[in-house]
Amino acid sequence: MLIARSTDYAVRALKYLAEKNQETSAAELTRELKIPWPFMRKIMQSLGKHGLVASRKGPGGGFLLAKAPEKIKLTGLVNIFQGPVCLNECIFKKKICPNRKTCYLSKKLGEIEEHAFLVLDRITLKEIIEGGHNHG
Amino acid sequence: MLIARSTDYAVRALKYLAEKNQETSAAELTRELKIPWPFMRKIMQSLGKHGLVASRKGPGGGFLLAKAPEKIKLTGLVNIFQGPVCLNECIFKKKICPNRKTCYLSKKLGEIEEHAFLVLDRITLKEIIEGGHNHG
DNA sequence: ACAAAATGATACTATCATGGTATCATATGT
DNA sequence: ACATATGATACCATGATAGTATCATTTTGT
Repeated sequence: MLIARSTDYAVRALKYLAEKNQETSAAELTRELKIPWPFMRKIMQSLGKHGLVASRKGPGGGFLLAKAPEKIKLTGLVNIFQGPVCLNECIFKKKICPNRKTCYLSKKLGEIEEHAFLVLDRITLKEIIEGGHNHG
Repeated sequence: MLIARSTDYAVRALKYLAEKNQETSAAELTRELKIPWPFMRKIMQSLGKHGLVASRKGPGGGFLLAKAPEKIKLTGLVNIFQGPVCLNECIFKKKICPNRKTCYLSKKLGEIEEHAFLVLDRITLKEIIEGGHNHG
């Protein structure tokens, strides 16, 4: 799959934060977005580590968007939760296929991967919010 | 991943059959392509069921390509071993996201999926063999 | 006829990525 | 101090894919 569940949840959480634009607890995110609590927490922690959200502990604490929505790219999120966009190389590893460079199939799959990357890389949180997004 | 191992193995086997153009046993395919014997057998059986190869039992028996290489599409193989090319719909199922039709993200992922499908659908065994294929 | 060599069918096991859970430590506001 | 929040981290569950094993059936050569 191109977008894993964790990435998807992250998008929803970030969208919620962007629209609310106030410090929001993981509990509220869980409640509103119907995402399992401990999983939500894990996701928010990842987002925090990567500087996408700021967090504050203690009562009344929670998360705030730490970057402008137009600066949050989908490829960035995919990278955090799934690693680099990869539709090709992973399977044709060393021993199995040493001829990747000259392989026709590999070239074609590379084309697809590149296209996928370019599309995803142009999508930002802003677009997702404004672009008729109806996500969840 | 776009192309699973089983699909990849199938491509190699079909390529071998096409180039040899003689009845070939699973044992020989296994030996030449370094694919695990029971797995190879399973793959060949699938190819047989779907009419891509003809088989003959008994000593000296084996497999023969049953369709012209230019009529064997990569999308066909993907379908057999992985099901329909799907980069999108699977994850956004019913309960999780009921708004697929109007969802911006879903639209974009659909674009990617369509492009991937079109590229794969234009690849035939013939192209793979002739197109500087160096696969394995 | 018979044995050996091949595939057909099918059920099983193993591995790994992903999704999801649980626990304890740490910080903060009242 | 205590309740409430996040930080860190280790663990478990599930499912898809890869791979194995077994037995039945067909065909060929002697």
